[in-house]
Amino acid sequence: MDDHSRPKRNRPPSMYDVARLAGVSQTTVSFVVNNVTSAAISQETRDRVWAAIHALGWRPNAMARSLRTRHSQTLGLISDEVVTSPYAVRMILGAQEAAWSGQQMLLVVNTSGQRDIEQTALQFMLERRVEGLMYAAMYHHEVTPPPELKLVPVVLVNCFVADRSLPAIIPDEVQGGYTATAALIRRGHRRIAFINEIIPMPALFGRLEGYRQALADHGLPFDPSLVRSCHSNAHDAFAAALSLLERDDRPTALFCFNDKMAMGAYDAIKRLGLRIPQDVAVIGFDNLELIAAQLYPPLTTVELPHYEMGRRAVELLQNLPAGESLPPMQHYLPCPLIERESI
Amino acid sequence: MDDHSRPKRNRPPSMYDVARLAGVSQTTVSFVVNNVTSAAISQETRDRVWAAIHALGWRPNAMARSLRTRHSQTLGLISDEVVTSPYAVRMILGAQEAAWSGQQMLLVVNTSGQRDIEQTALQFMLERRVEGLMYAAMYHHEVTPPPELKLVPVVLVNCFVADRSLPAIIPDEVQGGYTATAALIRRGHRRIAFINEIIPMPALFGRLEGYRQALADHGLPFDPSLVRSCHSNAHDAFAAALSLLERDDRPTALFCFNDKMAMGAYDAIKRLGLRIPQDVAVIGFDNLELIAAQLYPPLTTVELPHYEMGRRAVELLQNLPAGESLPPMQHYLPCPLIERESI
DNA sequence: CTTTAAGACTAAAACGAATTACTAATTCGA
DNA sequence: TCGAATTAGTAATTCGTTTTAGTCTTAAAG
Repeated sequence: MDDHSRPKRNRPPSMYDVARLAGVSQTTVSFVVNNVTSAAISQETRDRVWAAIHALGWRPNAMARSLRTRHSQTLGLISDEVVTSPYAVRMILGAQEAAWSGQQMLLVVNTSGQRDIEQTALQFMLERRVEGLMYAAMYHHEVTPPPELKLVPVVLVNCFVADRSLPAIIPDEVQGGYTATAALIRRGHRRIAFINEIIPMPALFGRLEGYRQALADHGLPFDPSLVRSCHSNAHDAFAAALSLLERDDRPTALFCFNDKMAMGAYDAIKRLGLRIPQDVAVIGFDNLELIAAQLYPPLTTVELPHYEMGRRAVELLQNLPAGESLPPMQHYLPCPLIERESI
Repeated sequence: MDDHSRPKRNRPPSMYDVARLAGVSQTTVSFVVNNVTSAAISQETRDRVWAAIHALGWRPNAMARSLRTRHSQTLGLISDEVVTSPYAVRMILGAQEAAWSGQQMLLVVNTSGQRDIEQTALQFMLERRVEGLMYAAMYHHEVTPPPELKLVPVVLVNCFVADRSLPAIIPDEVQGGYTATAALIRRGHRRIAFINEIIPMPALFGRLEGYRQALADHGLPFDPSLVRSCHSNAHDAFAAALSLLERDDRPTALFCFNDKMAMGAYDAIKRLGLRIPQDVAVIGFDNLELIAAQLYPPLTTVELPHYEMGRRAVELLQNLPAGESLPPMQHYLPCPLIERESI
């Protein structure tokens, strides 16, 4: 044979190599591999092709395929800190598993909040022709993403833009606050303190509103002196809890803005020789397994639905008619109650 | 003009579109974009080309480029549970940032330990022609990865194969145990208890060996009764700590297998009315910010170098001469001491 | 015996870049 | 003033697929 028939050495086999070995055309190999029904290929030939494929260890070249089909089978996730934060790794997981079941891969870039990284990350993803983009934030807040984001279907996760002009998936903070408070009320508590975050953010306002709504709905008065604000760490929450519990009419339950603060509250309660939940009930927020499950007694808390947000985001992008972009809907996901033993 | 000169609607512009607008050939556009020095293109023409690029909003198609250059600019990371575990999200971060600085993207798939997912994930990555693969485990242990892994340069992260035939990046458990123990000895402690993990794993043996070496090096006797084993959770560690501290000759320092267990130890110490670190010093392992920084007093601990492992893994893959695979070296990374206030 | 219709394939043209091998017009040196 | 060198660029091929539009047999129908 002449020159061109020798196998091109040291590169993965292509359909041509398979075709040559099977004694058919490359087109036929393609038809066999993709099970194209409109093409009539005899069973015999199919078998020969598959045999050749296995013999050579051929596997499709996704780049070539994507180039031709104009489908990259890829979604992108740009996050500020999500990946590092144990708060939200579940979001990545949810997104990845959903992408996975749609035969897509997830491209993840963490920007550490740096604008320039964000920009180049976005360029990278656009160059790779991602079929959809998620722009995610570590904690629920307002963002101003780069405008190029709109070149491709996009959904915000755990964040939103001021004018709500982009679709977003965010936790229902009000419902979360309501759920936590109502759970305590259901256990018979009437004096429920709330140790809230002090830095203004949607979670602060939302959970407070939920707290007030739950009280109102159950005919309980709202007592502003039962609401304390401090930075969301165990140490400051320790002090806040202490001051609340040293009052004569001490509350019988503590609703903490998050699990870290609940950790501080636990310390304060134990320090005062009180028992959880007999003397004081505690409920947290976030459901950080690491803390909530390790505390004694295990902490009842409200979960931020990170996994669900990641999953939903991908699903929205996947069910999109080709070429269109998502309507700017704001999807509020419920924060479920995770019952353990602290209330 | 005839038919083929009209722009192909509703798809991103290609180099041909740019070329047409700038009045040059596609080749010239390519030369300008890639700054090919061997080609002589006048400054005037370069400017025209760039102007056209900006006018059209052209950006390279990574799939086409990769197909031609046979470089996917992509690395893959297959992990069992790493992504979900707050233990090791830093590994992903380290890998991603290193990949990033090498102009590569990271493809991450979490298998949840399921063999079939692992298999398809691997196929996916091979189809995408990743230039290197990382196979990572949630906790340091022996693995048996699928054989196809060897079709591409690969490095194990936080795990190893029985015959050490694959390169691996793993934490130096012995050094970690030594570091923790030596830190306590340096603070004057002589009776140092060790609350160890009970399920056999490299960390258990390594840290114990480090503990013994440190004692020996400082002329201290090894007292088996000061070593307790239990499951690595706060609750069991609480009990273990309590039993150690209720002895007449109670130890003055507790080395805990990990931070979760240190959390239980804290509870035990506080329950007995003892102070940290004045009455009992505590040192942990893992450096889970979430726990270590929130505990009171903040926990001194030894860090598992997850970020560093991720980074190193990518660097090894990047510095590989084309076509070769990594020598099966086992890279032991040191576990640094993170000083806070508990010793 | 000729036409039609399956049946079983194949040739060739995309997809969007990178790259090699030219061409045409100047400029330079002797 | 002639050939060589330089400058400025282009045509054509390639990467590995998918897909459209055929081609060539053979069998059935009329």
